[in-house]
Amino acid sequence: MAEKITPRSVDYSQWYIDIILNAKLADYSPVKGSMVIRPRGYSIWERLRDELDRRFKATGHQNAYFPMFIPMSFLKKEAEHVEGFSPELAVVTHAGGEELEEPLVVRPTSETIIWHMYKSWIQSYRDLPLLYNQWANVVRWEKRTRLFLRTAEFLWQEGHTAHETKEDAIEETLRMLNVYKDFVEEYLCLPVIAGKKSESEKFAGAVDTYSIEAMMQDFKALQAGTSHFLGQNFAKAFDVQFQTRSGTLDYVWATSWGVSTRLIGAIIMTHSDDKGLVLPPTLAQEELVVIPIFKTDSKTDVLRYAQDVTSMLRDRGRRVVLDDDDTASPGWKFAEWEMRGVPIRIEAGPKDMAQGTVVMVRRDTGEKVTVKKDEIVQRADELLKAIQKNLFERAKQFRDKHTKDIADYESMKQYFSTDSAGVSDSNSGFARGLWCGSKECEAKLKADTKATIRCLPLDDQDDINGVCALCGAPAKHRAIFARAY
RNA sequence: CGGGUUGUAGCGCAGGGGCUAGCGCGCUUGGUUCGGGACCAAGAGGUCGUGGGUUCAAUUCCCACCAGCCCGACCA
Repeated sequence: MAEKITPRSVDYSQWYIDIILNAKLADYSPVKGSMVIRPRGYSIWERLRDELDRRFKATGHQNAYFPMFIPMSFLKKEAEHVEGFSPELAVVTHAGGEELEEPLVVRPTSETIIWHMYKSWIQSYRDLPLLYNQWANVVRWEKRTRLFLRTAEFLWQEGHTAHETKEDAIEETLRMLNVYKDFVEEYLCLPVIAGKKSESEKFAGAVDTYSIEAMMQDFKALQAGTSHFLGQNFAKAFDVQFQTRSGTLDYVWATSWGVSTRLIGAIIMTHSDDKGLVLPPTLAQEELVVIPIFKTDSKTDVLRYAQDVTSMLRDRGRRVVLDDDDTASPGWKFAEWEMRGVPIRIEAGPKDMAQGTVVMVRRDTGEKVTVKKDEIVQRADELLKAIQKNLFERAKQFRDKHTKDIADYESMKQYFSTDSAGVSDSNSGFARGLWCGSKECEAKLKADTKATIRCLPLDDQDDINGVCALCGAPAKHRAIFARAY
């Protein structure tokens, strides 16, 4: 494998692609804009999905599955919704050798077909709340695609809940936003800002959209998850009414929320380095790799020693693999497993065997320690925890270092200026500033700098005394501005 | 959908109006190596993107088409 990873400083986009291809996470497919998720990438998705699913169930949700084909007419029932999604729909017009009476849309999201079903399942307040989630693939025919971040087809989960009152629905929207925040911070080590989207950035058909926003190593923001308060929009579009406790009729209140395989892109762009992938231990297919180092005469003994170390760890439930391939050199293996992002490498050679030790090397810092054999299990435990913690802290420090308070438009333009190649300089990042709430201000900033309002942070709306950083009018919110993926 | 760019071995590329179409990596077999991407030897592997044209002769020149990738507007 002679192909090298392009350093981040040379070409960040190419670096990202190189990581994915070299670590064998995904590959381009014969279908334009669609990718193949390879086993090493899919295993990340599986681990992430299983943990998130556990958290959904812990908050009272159930999984269901709805069809991927949606009658075109369903989409048209919610005006904003269809307007938002039409440009990117894939439509099936023929099936079974005949033209269909009504074209079927390959779902870009499932609100419409789900609310069609909810109509027949909800009659009374006793039927509420309905807390359903589905794990599915969706299709959005984007013009411009990028592995994991934006592909024509992607995997995600979409929660769709129905509630008796507005308050219940809003509470659910925020609850799930927090489930996402806790999950990505604890499990994926991605520090995020939870906030509300501006009017122009919200989901087509929502009353309010909330998101969690992460910062990538090129200082751009990535929306890592969304939670929508849908009001009664879909209930009205699909005529879903229920009898209230007082006997009157009311429309059902709704939420929807989702995260996708895009999270894998976020993990790569937050933690990885020029040697390859860096993964939080929670997500790694292998937590540790044992690499025996032997000469021909010591081969048998060293292999037995390495096997012994591997078994010790495996018996304690660690995900560990022994790389006993004798056709590759140790140096090769070091590089290869670093590329794959395995959190800890254990080197076991003749010197270690003689002393009853191994060398343990952290992927995140490169730090090497010599560990006695009977302490390996415990040290592995400690190191894995330390790596998990360090990845989060490191990312958080990076983000905080690249977040700046900005109060006027000139400084804002300066902050988001780019070099001739369109690359942000290292002083760029998130801008924290006041905003008057007008669409025009937002549009002007976007036109001038490509930066947009990522969100209005929920926990940072105190002391709004001052003027909009964009136009100087009295401010109503505090916002995070950034360029985004 | 606009702009750019590329299609030659699995990957990255070179080449060239006719002759056995090459190079590096990877792959296979055997041997020597092995504490940061080892080496030797012998092999396997090609409708030169597709269609048409020019020509005695096209993978090479011309035209069209198709596809991929990159960059923009749209978006998780």
